[in-house]
Parts: sequence; structure tokens; C-alpha cells
Amino acid sequence: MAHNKVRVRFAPSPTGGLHLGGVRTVLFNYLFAKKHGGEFVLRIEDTDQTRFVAGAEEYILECLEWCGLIADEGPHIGGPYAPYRQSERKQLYRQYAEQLVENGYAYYAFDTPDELEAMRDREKINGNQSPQYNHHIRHTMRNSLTLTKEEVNELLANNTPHVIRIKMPTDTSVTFTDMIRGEVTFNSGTVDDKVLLKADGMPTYHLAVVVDDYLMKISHAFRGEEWLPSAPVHILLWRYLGWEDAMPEWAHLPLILKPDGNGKLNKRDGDRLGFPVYAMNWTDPRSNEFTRGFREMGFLPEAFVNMLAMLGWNDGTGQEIFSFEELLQKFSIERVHKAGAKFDFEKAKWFNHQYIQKKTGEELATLFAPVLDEKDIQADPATVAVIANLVKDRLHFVNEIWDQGFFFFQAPTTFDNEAVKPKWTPEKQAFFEEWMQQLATVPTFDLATIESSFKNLAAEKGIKVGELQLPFRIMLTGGKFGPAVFAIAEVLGAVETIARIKTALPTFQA
RNA sequence: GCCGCGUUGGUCAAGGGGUUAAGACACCUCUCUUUCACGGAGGAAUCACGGGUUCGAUUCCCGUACGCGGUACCA
Repeated sequence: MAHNKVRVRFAPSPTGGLHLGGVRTVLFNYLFAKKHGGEFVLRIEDTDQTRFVAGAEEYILECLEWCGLIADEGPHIGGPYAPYRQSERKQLYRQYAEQLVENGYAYYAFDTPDELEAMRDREKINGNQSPQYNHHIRHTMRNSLTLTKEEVNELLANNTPHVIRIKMPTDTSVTFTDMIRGEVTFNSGTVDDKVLLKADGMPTYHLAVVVDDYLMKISHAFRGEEWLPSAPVHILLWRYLGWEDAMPEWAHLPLILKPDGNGKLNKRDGDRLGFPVYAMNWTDPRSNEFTRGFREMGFLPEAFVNMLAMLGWNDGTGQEIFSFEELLQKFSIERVHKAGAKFDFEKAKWFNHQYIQKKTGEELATLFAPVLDEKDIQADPATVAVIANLVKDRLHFVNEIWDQGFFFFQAPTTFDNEAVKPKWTPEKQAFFEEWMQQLATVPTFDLATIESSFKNLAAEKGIKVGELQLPFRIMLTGGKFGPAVFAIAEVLGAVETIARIKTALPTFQA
């Protein structure tokens, strides 16, 4: 269109935690902008002063930072189109609303909340399911369309509370092209006269989004599908304000649905089904209600982002693991799905698992360090790295290193005796007693040495190696779990290995 | 109710007038391993329904059903 530079924006309302659908919207905006060498703007849509939530803006910023989706302009860093908080732009909007009134595209409405309610009650009695302030009823209300010029001027002069509403045409076809859905058409007559400027002087979303997108030279506007029904209002506003040539291209993103049943995914579903919905932990300062986040649950940001990208988009090749660079290169808004996608937490876990596999033992050890700290366990980072590598392929989350390898850090206190006793024999008892002696004298206590000494002695005694491995495992770990036994022994070292055999041996006798 | 958007296996989905309708997650079987996991080999879908158009429709058109979204001085 009339834009020579790609500029997109994410415009959240700072009213609470950031939903994964919100993060995905940011992602698609970001990828699109960067792919085209454009700019990504963060704009805070805080026009509803009654819904202000302390800390919500900072929280959103932190989420974006965690995901690596940093805005080029925004309230945190400013920019050429500052301010980026709509509450700080308040005085800007009125002139445009008034311009619309002057040109006959909008009007003053003096109806009080009570009068509006009365109107709705009246309409409902007449069988109107959802009464709208529209072309059918605006002539029955108190506004500059029904009042005389003198009355209106007087009301205005007396500072009578009023709003400005758009005057939707009675029967006009409003069509626009959505980058995802193609051509979409609405009849203006089915849309109500949305409030543009509220009684407190703040714009509503409808006015603010158009004015700010224009002023901030936004070239592409991506938002959730829930905005589709109000698109005709926005399109008309662009036209009425005389800015149609500068109107951004639109794309309405499909919704993320709950895994069971139907409907938009919300934080309640996460609580109910046991998975996060917000990017990071969030505690509502008013209710103290806590909602957990993907970050704290143990998701790697790169896995979270990759997973989100695949929720509604794919490159057509079947590839699912994309580095951020690849995403930047291959993303295209046209390949975004039209239909909503049910969120599948199992698949999300799989993505995290994939990214854990890419990490080195050292990286995993670093990420795991806080868990050990919390448990007050001192461990050599190099050893933790070895352990991490050993258990890595069975992890969905970094924290699970503990579940998979706690026995590396503390000796078992109980043993799964039931798994051993039924097959226990004096010969096996003798084997371990003798092997302990041998272990104390091996030159180097490494995997190969341990394993060959174990196997040689077993052969000598005429016992099948397999018969001995499970008991040995249980001696070291307490149960039937963990990575390869000899690898465990190597990490534990000679002293600890012998000590554990010694402790466990007596408990195996029937 | 009205308006809009959508509908390929349990889930994410590729594809698109003629195909054995990809792949992934999950599931099941087998294998490897006398733990679990990983790995490997298999298993399972006629594309919501009804009409058209066409030699031929899962793909195009129209209906219907169903689902979702919206219907606030919230975003």
C-alpha cells in the first residue's frame, strides 16, 4: 500500500498475565517485521482506566524479553512516535473524533447509562436478543442527531457528560482483504454505532487503534480473530478520517482453543488440565490469584517460541523444529491457518524435549543449578554435566534431572528388595562380596574397567551377567530406574559404589 | 436471534479435480535394553453431511449441520 517500510505493532491491554495466544501474536508480528527488515512496536492500550492492573505492563515486557521478542519502540525505550501508552496520548484523540462529527460521520450522544439500560430492556421485551445502539434506534435516543443544534450546543457548553459515536451507514457493503482469510465482507447496517470517545475523554479501542496505527505509520495490523467483527468499524474509520491510502493490511489470526471441548483457551483450562497458559507466573495484585507460567514450569524460551510458531503455521515441508533464524527466514503470514487450533500440552512437552536434546551437559547443569541450590546440595558442575548427559534423553523439563538422577546426589535409603529377593542366591551374594574386593583395587575406576571386571567375574562364577545387573542397579539407585548401571557407578566413584553395595547387600537376603 | 469466520485421523497438520490422502504428537504391537527412556520396525483415517458442476470431487459452487468469535462508554 502506501507504506514503504514494514511497521507492525503488538498492542496489549495491561490487565493481567500474558496468554500464550498473545505471545503467538507477538511472534507472528515480530517474524513478519524482521523478515521484511521492518520495525516492531509495542504499544500499551490502557484506555480503560477501570481495568488498570499494577505491574501488568512490566510483566508483559519481561515476557517478551524472555522470549527474545524485543520491540524496537515502546514505552520501555521510547521512539520517534512516543508516547507509546495510550493513556499518555489522551488529548490526541478528541480532535479526530470531533473531525468525524463535523463531517457527519459521528455524533454526540448524551444518553446516560440508565437510559441505555432502559433502551436495552425495552428492546428485549420486543424480542430483540441483543439490542444495539444502531441506525434503527439512534433516532429514539438523546444525541446530536435527534436534538437541535441549540440544545446540543447548550449541553456541550454545560459540560454534560457525553460520548461520540460513529454513525454507521444503514446499508453499505464494507469489504477488505485479510491476508489469511482473503476477502471479507460485512454490511454496515448490522454493526452498531460504536462509541469512539468515552465520557471520560478517553478513546475506545476502536478510535485509538485507528488513530495510533495511522500516526505510528503501521503498515500491517495483525490481531486475534476475535477482532474480525469490529473490522468494518475500523475500515470505515480509516476511510472517514481520510487516511484510507495509509491503511495497514490486515490479518486476523486464528484462535487457540482448549484441548477438550471447544472454545478459546483460558487460564482456567490450564488450572483444570494441569498446564500453563500464561508465559510466566502471574499473580493478580487485586485478588492475589496465582496463575503459573511456561517459564517457571521449565520451558526453554526457544522451545516455547518454536511450539507457538507451529500453532497455526507451518512451512509446508513437514519440518517442525525451527531455529529462530529459520523462522525469521521462512515465516509467511499467508501460510497461517484459517482455523483455530486446539492446544496440545503433550506436543508442547515434546518440543521442550527436543530442545533439551540440543543442549550440552554443561548448559543443562547451569539451568539445573537452582534446583540443587534449593535442595542445599553441593555438587561439582562438571559432574552435574555428566549426569545431565546421562539422563537427558528422558527429560521433558530440565528440573526432571532430579527425578531421573536424584540417586547421584544422595545414597538410597531404601531398596526395591521385592525385585531382587525372589531370585537371590548365595552365589550372587558371594559374587558381590568378591567383586567389592576387586573394585577396591582396580587401577582406574572407569566405565570400561568396571564393566569388564563385572563381566569377567560373572563368567568365572558361571552366573549370567543379566542376573546380576538388576541387583547392582538397585544397590546403586534403590530401584529399577536410571541410566546404564556401569555409567552410574563410574560417576559415583569407587568409594561410593563400594559403600552402596555394602549397605544394600544385607537387605537382599531373604 | 443476528452478523462473521471456520470444518482433512484423538491432537497438530501437508495436499488439492484423477494420490497407496504426507509428516509429527499421543496411542497400540514388536525390537533393542533383564530398569526406564532413546533408537529401530510395524498398526490404525475414504477428508462433517446433502445437492450440484465435471468423464471424475476430499479438492470448485450452493445449501445444511456443527463449532467458534462478536454482538459494552473492555480490549
